[in-house]
Formats: sequence, C-alpha cells, structure tokens
Amino acid sequence: MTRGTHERIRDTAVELLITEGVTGFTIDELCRRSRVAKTTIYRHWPSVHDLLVDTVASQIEHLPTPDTGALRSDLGVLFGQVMSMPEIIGKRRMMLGVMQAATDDQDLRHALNKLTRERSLPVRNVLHHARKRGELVDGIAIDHAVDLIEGPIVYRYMIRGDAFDQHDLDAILDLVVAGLTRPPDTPPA
Amino acid sequence: MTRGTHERIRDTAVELLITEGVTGFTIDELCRRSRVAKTTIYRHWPSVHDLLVDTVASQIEHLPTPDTGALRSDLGVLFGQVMSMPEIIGKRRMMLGVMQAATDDQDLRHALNKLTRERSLPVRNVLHHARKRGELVDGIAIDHAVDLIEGPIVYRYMIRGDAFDQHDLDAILDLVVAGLTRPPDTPPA
DNA sequence: CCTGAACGCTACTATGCTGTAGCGCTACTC
DNA sequence: GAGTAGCGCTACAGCATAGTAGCGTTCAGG
Repeated sequence: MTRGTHERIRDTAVELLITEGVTGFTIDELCRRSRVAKTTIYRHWPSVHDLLVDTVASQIEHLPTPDTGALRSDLGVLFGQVMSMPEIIGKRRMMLGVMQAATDDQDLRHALNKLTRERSLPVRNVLHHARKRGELVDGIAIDHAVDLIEGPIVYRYMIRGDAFDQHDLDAILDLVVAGLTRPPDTPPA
Repeated sequence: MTRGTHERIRDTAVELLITEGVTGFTIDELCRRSRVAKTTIYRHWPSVHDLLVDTVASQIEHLPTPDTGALRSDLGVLFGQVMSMPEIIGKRRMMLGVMQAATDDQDLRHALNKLTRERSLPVRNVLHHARKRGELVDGIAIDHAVDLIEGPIVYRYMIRGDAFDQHDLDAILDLVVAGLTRPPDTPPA
C-alpha cells in the first residue's frame, strides 16, 4: 500500500522548494527527486499550483516566546536561536520567490501572510511583555516596533544577502532597543 | 533608418520588467509590446540574459543628498521624496524577482549590488553629516545605521507589501533616530 | 483465489520559450 | 542607379513544462 507516498512527495516538495525556489519547483524535477511517478503526484494534488500552496503552508513553524525579564535579552534569545537555525539562511531563495509569486496569486499570498504573521508572533509577545513592565517609551505602536526590530535583520540577510554574525546582530539589537525603551533613570509616566 | 529602434526596445524592456517581473521578461512578450521583430531584438542583444542585465542596470538612479542640518529632517526629506515617487511601489515585483534571480546569476548580482549601493548612498551621506555634527551616539557603525534606517521601511513595503503612509514613515523614523542620536542634553564626548 | 486500490511507466498533446535561417522590403548613401 | 544597413516576417529546431490516457503491476484484504 506504500502508505508513505503522500508524505514522500510532500517532503521532497519541501526540499525542492527550499533548494530550487519557486521557479525550480517543477513536477518533473519532483518526480526525479522523489522517485514517484508523475501520474501518482497528480493523483494526490490536482495541480502543481495546489501542491506549491500546500508546500508553502507547511512551512509554518511556531517559535517559543522567550521571557527573560528584559526586552533586550528576550530579543537576543529569540534572534539568536533563529539565526542559529542552519536551514533558515537557505530559505532565502524560497522566500524571495514566494513573495514575488504571491503578488499575482491570492492563495500564495494567504499562505505567505500566515507564515510571516506566525513568524513575528514571538516578537509581538516580548514587546507586549516589555510594555507591561514599563520598558517601552509611551506611544509606540507595536506594529511599528515589530517593523523596527525585524526590518533591519530581514533586510540585511534577505535583501542584501550579506553575512550576519553575532556581532552584527548584537549591534543592531542594541540600537533598536535604545530607540524603543526609555533611559534607565526615567520612571514610567 | 529608424534610429529609435534600440531605444524603443530598451524602454519597452524597462516597462516589461517592472510590470511583469523577471519571470514575465520574455522576448516574445517584448516583441508584442514593442512591435519590434524578434530577430531585430537579437541583432541588438546577443541573448535575453544580456538584455535583462542591461535593463536592470539601467534602473540605477542617483538621488540627491538633503542637508537640512539635522538627521531627522534629512531622513524625512529623503524618504518623503522616495515614497512620493509613484512608480517605486510598482517596482516591488521587479526587485523581488531580480533579487531571487541574482542568487544564481553573477551578472545580475553585480547589477543589483550597484543598484542598492547607489540607492543607499544618500542615507550614508546624511549619516556622515550627522556624525560630523556630533549628533550620532559614539561607536555606531555606519553600516549598521544604514540597516537600521532602511530595514524597517524596505521590510514593510517590500516584504510585507503593506500600505505605507506619511504617519507610518514619521513614526518609524522617530524611533530609528531616537536609537541613533544622543539625547539633546548630552554633550559630545 | 479474486478483487480493487494504489502505484509505475510510456506515450502523448499542448503550450511557451530561446535562438536561428532565409528571404524580402525600405530607405539612405555614394 | 547600385549598394548596403537596418528591419520585418515566416518558419523552424530544440527544449522544458503541465497535464492526461492507457495499460501493466503489486499487494492487501475478503
């Protein structure tokens, strides 16, 4: 009965999407890699488009929210572990391709929105914790704070494609937190 | 002699790249839009790859560096005018496609690097001015400051594809400048 | 043993793309 | 008036892709 056929296709599809991107996400190539017949793939998914959307949606991952008691160290833990995932740097091609394809494809856009929303959830959480502790400067919108934190990191590794070591990460987080938090001697309003 | 053939192809190529992105950048489609024969296009460029690289390279634009005497207002002027360009939002698809294609293509990568470097030049300039005036906190690397400024803006409009009005821009710039500059009552070291 | 589900395989249609060959037309130049 | 540069047009080869048809094979379960 080869129960694992569906899973094998799905796993190979994930690997193919990550290594080759959207433009290389091909049924023929998927056949070669998975050693599954093309007709079998079409027995599981009606079209390559549906398979692509499914594959993108499967990339959702739920990250834990650190709670060290201070915004700066929370962010250090959060992005430290994100950056240490070896596979994330390899997802650059995938993400760029999906983002571009999503401009023309509503299904992909929905899947991608879920991905990015889920991805930034821990950042939102640690920001809310910081606000409860009175760390945050008054009047900061959480949305803008999320942009401020994720923007430089994503920009550097995704857009520019530059290397990104621990020193860079610390420097950027220091600057960001300096803009978001009140000076240590300033009491909450 | 139809002197304008080369220019007509080039102009249509720019329009095609912007509206359809890299995946839609096709010789056949270029023929349809420019009303120029396919053979004629190949008489001007040896391959579609060369034409694409040329088209990307032609998108370089030199922005003036504002000098209002303060970092915050410099950035306000700079990004205010960048955001007001109506065509820039339409270049999202193009940029995403080019960035993805650049991961596999050295020529495209060079062209893209020139583009982004030229694009961030005014930001670097106003940061150097701010440093000379003593506005910047000591020890900040200009590279990191550029990431901090451009990152959130690019992230929001390019990655998330969200709307971006004057209020959002001001809020983000306020936060960024707060992290980069010393408090008003602190004298330079 | 028989049936049916799941899968493999080959072949096929249809499309769209790159790049080239060959021929003809026009208009400028000498 | 002859030559020539630039261009248009049709046709083609070659390739990759999406998706389908038809038939054979394997294997579990009754």
